[in-house]
Amino acid sequence: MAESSTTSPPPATKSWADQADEETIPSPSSTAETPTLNVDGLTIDEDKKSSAKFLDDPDDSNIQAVTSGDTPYTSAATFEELSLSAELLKGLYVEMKFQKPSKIQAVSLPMILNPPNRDLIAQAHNGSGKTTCFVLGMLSRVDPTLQAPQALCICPTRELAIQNIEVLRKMGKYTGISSECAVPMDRRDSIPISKRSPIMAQIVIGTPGTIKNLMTYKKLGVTKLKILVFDEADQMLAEDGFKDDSLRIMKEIEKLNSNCQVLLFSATFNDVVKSFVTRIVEKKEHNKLFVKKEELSLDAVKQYKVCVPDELAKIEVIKSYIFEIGENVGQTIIFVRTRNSAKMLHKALVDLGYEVTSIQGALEHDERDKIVKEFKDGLTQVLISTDVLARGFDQQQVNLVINYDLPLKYAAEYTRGRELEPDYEVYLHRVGRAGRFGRKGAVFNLICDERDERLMSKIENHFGTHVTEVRERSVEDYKAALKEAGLLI
DNA sequence: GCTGTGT
Repeated sequence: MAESSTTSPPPATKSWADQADEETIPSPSSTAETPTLNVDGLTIDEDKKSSAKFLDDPDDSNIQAVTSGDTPYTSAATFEELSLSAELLKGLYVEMKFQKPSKIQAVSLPMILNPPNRDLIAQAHNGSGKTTCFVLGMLSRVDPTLQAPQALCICPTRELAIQNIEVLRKMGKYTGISSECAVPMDRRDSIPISKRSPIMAQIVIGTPGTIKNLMTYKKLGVTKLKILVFDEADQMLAEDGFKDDSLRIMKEIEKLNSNCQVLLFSATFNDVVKSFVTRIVEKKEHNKLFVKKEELSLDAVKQYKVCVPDELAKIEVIKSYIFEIGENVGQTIIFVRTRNSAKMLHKALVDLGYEVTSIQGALEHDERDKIVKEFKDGLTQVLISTDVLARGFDQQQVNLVINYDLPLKYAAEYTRGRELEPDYEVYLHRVGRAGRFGRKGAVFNLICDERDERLMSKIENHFGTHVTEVRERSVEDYKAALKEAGLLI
């Protein structure tokens, strides 16, 4: 196909080429083949004049784009510019109630949808609408007349896979496109994989183990796949994460299908994962969208720390202060480091008469589903969770996050005789559960010894932010904190 | 530590 056919209609907004003329970031990788473009300020002019802000468009996002080849990409100011089907547009407007693309959507969707449909690594802030990017990508690249798996998305947890398929079904409601969620089933009603029928659904979203299994048993054909998505891609490709599974799935698909577009999406890519991820797609021409790490910490979420003498005092702080004031500010997630602390804290708070629920990976699958559903339906106000919900979990009513424990990095490279490091990525993802789509939010970090202090200050240094200390003397102090965060008047 | 299969 001629290269000219890849060009979009006359640009209604500034094109990538225009931007390149204005400001080109010098970079070692910036060659003729890989122009580096600073796309900050890609927002449409009308937008800047208008005081009305779109909730899904955090205004300070500074996305750095590196495009491969000379294909010009024009940021999409409207969904109409993306040549989507009428059925898909109806889903976006009627079901999703979207008005226009958020910044990451405006920039990434033309790259995803337009030939030559290059591979893409995309980083964007928590709650900025990444899911819409790849869900829309999958829905619009599928041939509705072909009844076979054409799009595959792999996620780190069953909760995320379920959430993503729900978004996909809502957005694709009028398209008639079929989908299947491939996650582990309950032991009771699961049939042996060898006896199940092959997957016919056009879009499949699932977790690594189940996907790998389906492929091993030839129940998931990949020859018709046009698009392969890794959600939370940094975790999916981390040594400590799902690297082996992900690479095996990728290689298996490559072997049978040379024409499959790969999309890697996450809010975080640490340097180690970033260089590895880049090497994966380096063979082919690909596009990259990255955000500076200083730009990542959500300004919308106010961060606090509370210093207490011991573990018992943490429960006291939650009980006497946070629950006293938290009720009026929406839902709360309390993150803990271990399954056992989830259980213990749950019991302690229930014994004190509070209505809380908890979730962790050791629970039965249907129990996990039930607890998430109750929380999403607003039937429960406070949810205790391990990092099973740290990433991607989207519940817009969550305004308060409590870090009962700070997240730790356990990778061998960090633990060998070295001081413990915080897991910066997990911290950012946890905080990102509050303040969805630019809403206000607050996080309270419960600190109880010198180790915690060091972890906390490392986190502050890493993100270049100040975490204000709250003196645990009175409810008034906490109220003031929430007022400052914009959660109380 | 946490997450991710099914036999």
